[in-house]
Amino acid sequence: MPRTEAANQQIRDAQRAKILDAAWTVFAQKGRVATMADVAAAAGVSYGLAYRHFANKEALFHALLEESLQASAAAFAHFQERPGTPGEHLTALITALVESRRSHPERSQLLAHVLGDGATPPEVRNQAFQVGRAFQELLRLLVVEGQALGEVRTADPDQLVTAVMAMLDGLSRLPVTSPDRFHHHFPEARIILSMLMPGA
Amino acid sequence: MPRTEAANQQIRDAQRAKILDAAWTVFAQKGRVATMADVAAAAGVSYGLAYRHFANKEALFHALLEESLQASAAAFAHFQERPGTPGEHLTALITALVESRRSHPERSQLLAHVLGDGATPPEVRNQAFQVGRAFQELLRLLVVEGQALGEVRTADPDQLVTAVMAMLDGLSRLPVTSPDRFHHHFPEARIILSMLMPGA
Amino acid sequence: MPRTEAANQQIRDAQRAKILDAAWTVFAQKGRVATMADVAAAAGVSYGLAYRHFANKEALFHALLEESLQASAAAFAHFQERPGTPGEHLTALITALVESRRSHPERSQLLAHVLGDGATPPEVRNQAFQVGRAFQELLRLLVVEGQALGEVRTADPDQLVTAVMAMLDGLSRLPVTSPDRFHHHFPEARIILSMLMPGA
Amino acid sequence: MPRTEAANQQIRDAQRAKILDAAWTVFAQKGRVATMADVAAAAGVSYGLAYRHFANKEALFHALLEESLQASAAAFAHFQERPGTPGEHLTALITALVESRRSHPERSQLLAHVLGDGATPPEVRNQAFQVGRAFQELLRLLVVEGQALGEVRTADPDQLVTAVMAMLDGLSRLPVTSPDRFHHHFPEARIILSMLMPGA
DNA sequence: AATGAATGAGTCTTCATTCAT
DNA sequence: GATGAATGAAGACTCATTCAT
Repeated sequence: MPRTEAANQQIRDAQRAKILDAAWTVFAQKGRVATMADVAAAAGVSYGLAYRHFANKEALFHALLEESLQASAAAFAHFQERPGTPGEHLTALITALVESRRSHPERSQLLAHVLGDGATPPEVRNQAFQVGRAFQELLRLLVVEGQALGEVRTADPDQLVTAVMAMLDGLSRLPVTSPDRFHHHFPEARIILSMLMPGA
Repeated sequence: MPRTEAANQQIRDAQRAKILDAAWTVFAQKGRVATMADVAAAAGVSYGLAYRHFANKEALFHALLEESLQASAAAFAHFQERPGTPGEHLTALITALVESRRSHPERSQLLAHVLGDGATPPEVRNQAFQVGRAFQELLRLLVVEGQALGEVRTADPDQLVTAVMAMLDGLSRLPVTSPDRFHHHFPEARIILSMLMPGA
Repeated sequence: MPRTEAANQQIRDAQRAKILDAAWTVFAQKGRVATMADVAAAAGVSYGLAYRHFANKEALFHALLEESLQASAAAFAHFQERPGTPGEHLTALITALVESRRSHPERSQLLAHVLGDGATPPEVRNQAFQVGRAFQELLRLLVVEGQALGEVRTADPDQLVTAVMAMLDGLSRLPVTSPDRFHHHFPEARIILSMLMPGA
Repeated sequence: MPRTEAANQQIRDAQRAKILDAAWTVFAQKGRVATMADVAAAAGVSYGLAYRHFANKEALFHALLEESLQASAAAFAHFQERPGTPGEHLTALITALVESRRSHPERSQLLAHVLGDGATPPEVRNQAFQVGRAFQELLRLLVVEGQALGEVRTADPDQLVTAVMAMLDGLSRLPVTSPDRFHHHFPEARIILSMLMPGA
């Protein structure tokens, strides 16, 4: 008696999720040098199975990235339309981003690996840049507007944006570059914000 | 008639330098996943020659790291003894570090790779941590003293240090994560400093 | 539907055996200069498969050696306890050894390579010496006792042992040094024995 | 003022000899796996020089072999014509060969390596076989004649020859297989002879 | 005549990927 | 749907050999 179609699909999905989960952990830590065997082992499945669900390592990686970017995109679509002053927006935005680096480090870690690994295929890299770019534009806009209102310190807006981007990248890597600091001394958002708004 | 000893030494040194230079470029960009063939090609020498100068890939990498750490250690030995208030020290120190990330990006890029690559052998990683640790302690001391004098903002000193470290890590990666920003919008030190000293 | 565990194990064992067999042939002939490609080709398997079964070339070699030494050790444990005069023991012992060189030439050939190859790692070499040493001591003991009983000719016991050892080594190499003689004119044990016991 | 032609030649010859000497030592010990760098280092010359005197490694090896075979051939040409019974000839012949393995071990060691190394090119191998073959024929002849006269024990002549050959091969390897026995317990020729002539 | 810098082919080893069951 | 046996391309490293000086 064969399984029902639905049951099969359910199993498939469960396995796929298991693999994705494992991939998150493994790739976030080791970056793309992690082997498929690493992933399979972490997922507790055969490594052949990974290929049933993902055409190849790149595809698996891509799926993670997609999830990550989706989350980013979604999460920050909010800010486009919320009411408030630029300064309030900046506060909310950066707080959310810093917070996300603390609570879901894998997501941004993956991004950090993608950007930092010279072996990343250009297309993947570009995909990652895409979302980053959108975010940077928003950020810059808020900064400029904030400066006009006197909410944001006077300084080159692009440099301010660069500083924030660098900081977020650095925070993304904290679990790896400095696990101790990540766990015990993760900085509050307002410290980062103080680069933009002295009074923060 | 064989070359003179001096001539040979000169050739050797020149080639070694050529290889090291190429290695700087290549490893700074790709990290340890860069192949020896990459290095040799970048240096414009044959594959085997690299091995006449460096026992193996690890040794080559280590030579670079050594140079980098040496430079770091030397450079920041100054600050231990210079006169001035904690705030002045912090300003000088961080300005120097930020500046170094702008003018000699490879050096800190390599460090960043070492810390970020999960495949780095623990000993190498520790070697890199060593210098970082010393620096962090100095930084923390200055922060605490600065806070006592009211020069540094009130906030958890460890978090402040973490923020600075993360920022420096992020800046180190800028040439790779965002070449455009690295070249055109590299932030001035005082932006970073403003996390510590609101009035900066 | 995956293969059953048993089926897999069976395949694994079969392949492993195939590789070991090929390795016997190849290493016995060429010594450790034989390449993994040689072994794989002889086994009719792919290059990489050998590595699924043996961590590396050394490990494969070691497995063979282990088998060989095990066999030797086991085989000659008998003689320690069998009843009979020293002369009878010697006859049995040497006959067995000569016979083994005729019927299982690979075993002793491998040993011969290990001893003869200057590139053999000392530990491996020592492992090989170990068994040899035990055997030589037994041999010497039998010779001395045999001389006391007048069964063994009067001559320096150590020289007699050396002669026997050299002979066995030479016989081990016969398949390679002189295939024709190995196949058609392999000497009977009593010829070798006649060095010890004139009347043999 | 250029050196005279004669002086140059003399230097050349001296260097060549130095290289050959070193090659003897090195190849006798390690066999053909010894590197050219090994030889040059042992000779105390640059490794480029070795190529001025010998076209390549094979040629160098060949030169050694040639020397060895020449010596063998010369040495044993005597026995073809010396007066005496077959038994006396055998005694003289084998004594000389055994003695040569004690006093000039390198010579026969090289031979042993050539025969034992599966990587030896067939032509070189054949060259080595050549002399061996001549010797074996003489040996066989003497054995048969000796048996006819009752000087040599009754046994298959070919097996007797094989036994002697194996023994000589084993003795050749003694410096490597068992340095201790080589130095302290090298067997007297009469022990080996006793395989042929019980009364020896 | 002599040197040693330079080259690249050959070998070991890993790992993404395929496929029979 | 799932497994893991099997393959081969890619990268590290060694060493015979060439060649400018």
